[in-house]
Amino acid sequence: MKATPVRLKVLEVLSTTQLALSPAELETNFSKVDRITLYRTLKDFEEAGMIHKIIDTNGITRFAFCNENCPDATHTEDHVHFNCKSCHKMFCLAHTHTPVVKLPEGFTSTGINTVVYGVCKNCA
Amino acid sequence: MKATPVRLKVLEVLSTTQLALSPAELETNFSKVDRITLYRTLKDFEEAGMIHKIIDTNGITRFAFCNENCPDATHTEDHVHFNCKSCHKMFCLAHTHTPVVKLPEGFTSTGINTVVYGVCKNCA
DNA sequence: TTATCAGATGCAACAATGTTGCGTTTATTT
DNA sequence: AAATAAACGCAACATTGTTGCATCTGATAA
Repeated sequence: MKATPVRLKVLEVLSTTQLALSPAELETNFSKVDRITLYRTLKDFEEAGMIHKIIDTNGITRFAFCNENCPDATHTEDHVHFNCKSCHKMFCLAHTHTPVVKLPEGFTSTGINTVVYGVCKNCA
Repeated sequence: MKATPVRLKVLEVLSTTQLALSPAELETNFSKVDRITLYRTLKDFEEAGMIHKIIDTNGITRFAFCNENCPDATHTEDHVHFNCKSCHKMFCLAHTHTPVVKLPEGFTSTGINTVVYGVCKNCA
């Protein structure tokens, strides 16, 4: 994977925020970048296990940098995020205890995705 | 709210399945219904507290009938759903114990949305 | 340092999802 | 049966995301 300006910029922005950002939000950060390139960059990073995708309560796709809290390269397990109802920001929370959910017979679980929503510190 | 054919049909379909269905899936059930009308019907039902909206792991918006497991009229609390990775169906699970998540200082929670994913009985 | 070439970029075009305005139709109410 | 407020359906649009293809560029090797 080549170290191109676009990729470096996206990595820099995502790695220095605790927020999960949408493609549209990222686009406003660097107006010269083509929308399609940005989508492809995010897809490449996701497949490389550098960032992960989450969908917020409003159905908006967001990407967040993977840190020590990311349990594995496939990013399919036990993510916990906080979605502020006021500013709509999505915060990545530390990996917490997996809540136990009783499943109907015959169903098998491979992961749990939890979104806590409420009001963040800035909006309180 | 008037009892129109479209509304009755949507209610009938949603109330007789345990699945959360997308607008596209509903549309195929009754091909004569206008797409816009369907969106408006779903919005009206949601605002009336008869159905609730969930977004599945793939970002697809789905609607499910509210039964005794729905904790309140605003449908903002403690929903638990199961999303099958194979057939992509979204099942509404019974209301379970709210998992406790530790939040950073200054953050307040008003609800938790949990999606368990894995393989459903039919796909096992 | 320069030539090479796979990989990255950007444009056009498209598909899917969701919304708004507006004129027409339909269900209820009198 | 007439009136009216709500529901419907069409056109048109906005947003999000994808694909094909031609061009450009960063890493590598000469």
